[in-house]
Amino acid sequence: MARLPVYQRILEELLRSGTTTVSSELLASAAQVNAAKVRKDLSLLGSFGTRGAGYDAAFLIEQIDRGLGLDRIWPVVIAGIGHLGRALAHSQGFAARNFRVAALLDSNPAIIGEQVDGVVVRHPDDLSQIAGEEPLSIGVITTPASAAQRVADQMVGAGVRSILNFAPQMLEVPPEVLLRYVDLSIELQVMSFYLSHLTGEGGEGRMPVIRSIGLSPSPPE
Amino acid sequence: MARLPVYQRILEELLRSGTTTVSSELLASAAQVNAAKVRKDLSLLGSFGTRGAGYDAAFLIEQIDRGLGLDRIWPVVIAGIGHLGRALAHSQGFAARNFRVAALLDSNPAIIGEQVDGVVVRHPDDLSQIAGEEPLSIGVITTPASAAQRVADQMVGAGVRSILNFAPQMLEVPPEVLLRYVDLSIELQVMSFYLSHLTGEGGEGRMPVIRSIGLSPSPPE
DNA sequence: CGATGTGAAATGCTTCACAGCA
DNA sequence: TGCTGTGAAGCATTTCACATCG
Repeated sequence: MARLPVYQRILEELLRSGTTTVSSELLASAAQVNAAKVRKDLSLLGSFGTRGAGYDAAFLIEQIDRGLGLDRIWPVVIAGIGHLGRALAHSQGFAARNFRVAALLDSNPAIIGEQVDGVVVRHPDDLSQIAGEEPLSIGVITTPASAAQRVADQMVGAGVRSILNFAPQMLEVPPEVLLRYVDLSIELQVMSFYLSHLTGEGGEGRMPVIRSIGLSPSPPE
Repeated sequence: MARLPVYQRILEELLRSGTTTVSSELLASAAQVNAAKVRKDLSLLGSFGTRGAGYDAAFLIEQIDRGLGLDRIWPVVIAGIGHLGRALAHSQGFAARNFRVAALLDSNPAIIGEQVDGVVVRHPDDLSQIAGEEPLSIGVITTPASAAQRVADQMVGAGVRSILNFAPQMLEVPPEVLLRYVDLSIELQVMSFYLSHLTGEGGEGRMPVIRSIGLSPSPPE
């Protein structure tokens, strides 16, 4: 299931290059996985392929979006309007996947009132008021670690049901709130592991394959 | 193995709060995994625990660092000094894990020459010259998609052995170069999946657990 | 005693191989 | 004939359960 976004990125690139139909073989080689895996993955969502021909790329993207719950708009609130917060607010990937930046928060008076991508930055203390104006589904925390727990509490109080935390800080939230962590240095750490073992002692043992790169080991429920 | 960075973050937080010794049980509940899994994971690196007592947190961090290849300094070059590039350059997580920002690149004349965190921004065309001044192990691409392939080529030409790509663009690199993709919206997509299934039709089937959040399905070799 | 380290069982995921359909 | 969709086999990871040691 975590591979679905990978397929999507490939499908979109294929669409841009004019390809309209794609085989599991082609998708697999682009994603560097087994073709049977692609078919199994896609078959979990339904039967969208045409035997003998392959899959219709545009239709498949739609179906994957539906499977991922991306066939509706998710209002996102971002707390911490530093470089990372701005990068996320601008991100094409957000807009393209139906994530709408509904609110921006920062406690720095110098930033409050500033417009980023057409959205005015407000103070976290206004959160409950903002939530009254429009529903907020997902909270993204890009504040310093010291501010993370407080803003998480405020988000929960405002009815946010899931939080994505980029701050290097473990958070406490009620069990019904979905919480995931992202650490931008994790991929580098994985690279470090590979690099040191590739160039290092050389072929003394089996090299484990690292698939996941998340900080979020916990399934909800 | 992808869980090791998670343990580390928890261990560091425990250290800061004054804890010096930790049991697999405690680590497991913090990481929300099984205690046996923690012990298995750690035993792959060696036998660092004391039976009856647990693990020494500081010593364990050291050993995990060693296992991940983080016991040496990795020089990193970042291409694309927008918000994301700056966020990464400033990132505490980089410095804390021995990643040193050795060079910053951008093709925008308005940015070239600017100092970010004590490092001067230079033009990507200078890469081979920069590589002559100091070795570059890891390249990070945070440029727009249209510039990504070109700068990747230049990095490879300059001897960079692994590339982390944040640009929404599939890249071609020689097989000996380690390439991984990061998409900042992937975690949001996972959340979207959970949210729509939690609030949606309600308990008609088993909910798959999504562990990995990477765009990098390919092991090297 | 309490917690680690580890064979062995259980579970889940991946791959194979082929039936079935356009 | 070509490629999907899927049972069944194969492989890897996770969990259990307990011997072992400080």
